[in-house]
Amino acid sequence: MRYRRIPDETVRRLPVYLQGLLFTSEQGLENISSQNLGDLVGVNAWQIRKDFSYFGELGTRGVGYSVKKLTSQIKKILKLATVQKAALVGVGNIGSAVLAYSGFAKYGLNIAVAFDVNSKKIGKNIENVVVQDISNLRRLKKQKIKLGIIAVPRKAAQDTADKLVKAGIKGILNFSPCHIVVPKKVKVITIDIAMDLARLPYYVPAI
Amino acid sequence: MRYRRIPDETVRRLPVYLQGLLFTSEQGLENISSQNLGDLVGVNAWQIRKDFSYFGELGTRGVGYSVKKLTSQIKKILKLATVQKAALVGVGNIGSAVLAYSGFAKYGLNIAVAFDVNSKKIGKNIENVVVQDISNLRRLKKQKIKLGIIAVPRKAAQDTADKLVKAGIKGILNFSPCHIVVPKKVKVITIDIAMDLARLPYYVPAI
DNA sequence: TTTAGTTTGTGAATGTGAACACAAGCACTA
DNA sequence: TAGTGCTTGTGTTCACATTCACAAACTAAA
Repeated sequence: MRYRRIPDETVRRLPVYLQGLLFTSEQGLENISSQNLGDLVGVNAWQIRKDFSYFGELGTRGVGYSVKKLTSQIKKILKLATVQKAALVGVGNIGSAVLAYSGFAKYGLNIAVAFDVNSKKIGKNIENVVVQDISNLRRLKKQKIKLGIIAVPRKAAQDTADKLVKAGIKGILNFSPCHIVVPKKVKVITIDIAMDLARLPYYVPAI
Repeated sequence: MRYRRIPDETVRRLPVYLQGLLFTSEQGLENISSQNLGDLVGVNAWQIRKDFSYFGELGTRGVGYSVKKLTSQIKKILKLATVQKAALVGVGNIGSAVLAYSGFAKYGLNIAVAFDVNSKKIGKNIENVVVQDISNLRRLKKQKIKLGIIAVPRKAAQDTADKLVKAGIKGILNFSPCHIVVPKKVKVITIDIAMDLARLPYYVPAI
């Protein structure tokens, strides 16, 4: 039953599987069963098999999945087979942490440029990226960068988003604690760490 | 049709509404319609009304919702009516950013203590929080702190989680890029920024 | 009081994803 | 080649969430 539309929830889980597969590969294993991968990443085995079934028969019954084959397949679907460059806007608390974070490389993600409005920060070299003035943002089109990361204060978020869209950015990771409006064609994923922490007490028993 | 179980997805949206309401309150508005709140936070009006219907009739037909009343009701449900203290473990890139982040206060969240293993960081005062040695973690029980934030490298994440659980923590916000195993009673929310960025290219057209 | 204009609250319909159960298929052994 | 043990792939069922449509209820003005 190949070639079905991949559900959104499955797409959300693909990077999780990828992470588990990369870890498995580090361990030197060549094959992995849905059960073992499931235990590793915290997903049920049948959910994993169902997810994989949306894009073809990748496993071998009685054996499991080839780690190498599965890894490359997932990378291909997520368009992570080649390096994806991203532009960061806002080199404050969160922006600096994102820039210094080493976890992007394993997915082939690379923060290639960074911008800020603060003249004190412009010119600084952080993790081999020189912080540029935000007015240089329009150059992104020439560099064919399609991903943007917003890490500016709430008040500047919408304006930053508008500028990124104008510069040809097609996908935005937004750390600002607000909803930003963009054309339909542009995909936005918002991470609001305060909101995530805020829904934790709900699940915690009072006593 | 009061007193129904609140769906998980609704709980996930409650902090979003709360954020919108706090913003509305800043603007000095006393009432807001589901339509206006929806436009503000990026959710459909009927979705908002449905969500609110799970916990009573809060609005006034023809008028809208009292910002004040609704705010306090959502805070009550999310258990944010009183200040919630959290403990941070790991004062590296991300940990420092979390500690310096000012966005928690509006939800009544307060990072009260911070821990690290690095002796160079212990004793440092960041944002009025003194970094302690991780061996002091067991004291959390006496301080009645129930929320923990993990911002340590992947290899140390599970061990940190175990320690937090032992110290009586009931809810964990995990920034480490891995699945952590905890007793059923403990709620874990994992934020993996690399994973979130990694699923962005999928939605971006190739050309 | 009546009418016009809003806005809520919710039953019902629709859509989507999770969970299950098991047939199909492969490796390995004898 | 036949048998055993293991693991995948998927049709089906079930549970949950979204969407719709509209009656009910309120305000304000005449």
